[in-house]
Amino acid sequence: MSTAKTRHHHGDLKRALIQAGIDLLEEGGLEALSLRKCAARAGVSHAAPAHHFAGLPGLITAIAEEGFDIFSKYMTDAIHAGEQTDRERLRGICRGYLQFGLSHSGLLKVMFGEHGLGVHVPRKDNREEAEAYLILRGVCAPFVPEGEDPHIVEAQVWSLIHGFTLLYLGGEFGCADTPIEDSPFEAVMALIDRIGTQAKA
Amino acid sequence: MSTAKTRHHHGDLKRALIQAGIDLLEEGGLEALSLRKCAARAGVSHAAPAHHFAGLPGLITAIAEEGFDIFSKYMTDAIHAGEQTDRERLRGICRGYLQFGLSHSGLLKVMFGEHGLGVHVPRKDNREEAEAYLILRGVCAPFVPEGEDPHIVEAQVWSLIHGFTLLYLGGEFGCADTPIEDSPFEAVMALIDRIGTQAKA
DNA sequence: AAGATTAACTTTACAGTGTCAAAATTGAGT
DNA sequence: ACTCAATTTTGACACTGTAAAGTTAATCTT
Repeated sequence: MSTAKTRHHHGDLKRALIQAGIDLLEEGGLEALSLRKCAARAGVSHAAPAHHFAGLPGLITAIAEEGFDIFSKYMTDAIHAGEQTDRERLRGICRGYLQFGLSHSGLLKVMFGEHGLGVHVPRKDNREEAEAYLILRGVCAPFVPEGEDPHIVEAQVWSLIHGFTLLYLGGEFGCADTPIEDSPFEAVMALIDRIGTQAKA
Repeated sequence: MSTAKTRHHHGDLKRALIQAGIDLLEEGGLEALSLRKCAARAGVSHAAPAHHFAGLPGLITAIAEEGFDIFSKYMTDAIHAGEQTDRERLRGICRGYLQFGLSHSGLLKVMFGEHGLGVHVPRKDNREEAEAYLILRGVCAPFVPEGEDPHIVEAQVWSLIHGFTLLYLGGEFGCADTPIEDSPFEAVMALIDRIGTQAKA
């Protein structure tokens, strides 16, 4: 069952197709991703992918799952660097979020975007995405007021960094060229810093 | 120049094509939008749109511009309802942002998303988008500390509501069915309320 | 070991798509 | 009436996803 290793013709076509898809995505963006090109890159006929994925939506879903794995890695890397306070970890996860977006914008779009194909990207009932969310949850936990719903802080942090990342990637802040230091990223981090504190009367 | 009114064959084909595109978008999402279908709806041959738009990307750009007009209307409506405090206006604009997303998710994706076509959606040098941004700026202005860059508050508010709207629309909060009141929207508004206040020592 | 069975892949075909070049039509100006 | 330019159509091409049927190769059964 599952992904066989050395099967009939191609060693592991499913894996090869996903990788080809990721490559195409990172090289030419979403417009460059097609089933037939993936098949060609894997050295296989154009209809072969149909036996491994439910069409193009299926391949994109598989790519998105892979994307969430890489995404998790970016976030864990950002919070595992030496000793950090809870608040440094919170900032770290945000920086990891943005860094992932900068390095893998195509994947991010496939993971969260609609990509015009009416595909339902995996939600939190998906293993990879759930894992990424648990990382966020762990970092947010110290800032959840006792007895309150953790979803509140999580939604605040997630919305803020997700929105910033997408707007920044889209060039909406008019600073796609300027370094992050000069971007509104610090402004967003300043607001993050206020999560879990109390407002002055 | 510009959009002629009663020209040769079709009264105002450009206008008709944009409207057909919006209709297709709201009916069947991004996947349903195609140049040929727009042409058919406008009762015109499949190659006619090429003379009015720079291909599909051009049509999408035009639709996005139209979207920003509607978007602006949602926000102004939300802040023109009776007498409001500055803070109520700030909450109002956020609610308008979300309401627009709920009512016109297809347009929102076209306006900000990548839609897999490598299209550059209009940025702030575009009239319609600039107008929408100025509304945001006006509402944020009272919360900008004296002598500070207004972009800071704007980026905070925009990132927060933009991220929340997209995540909510994507079902990422696992509450696409539950009403807004039970969603994390109030959590995000609570963070919005803290903008422009000082953190307690 | 030999035949049957199933999985992996290919071939062929079809309906859509965007896009281009050339031809035909139409409206307005003179 | 003629000209002319803007507008639209026609026809073609390459590309896409997808479905059905055929082919090959590995595994299973006896």
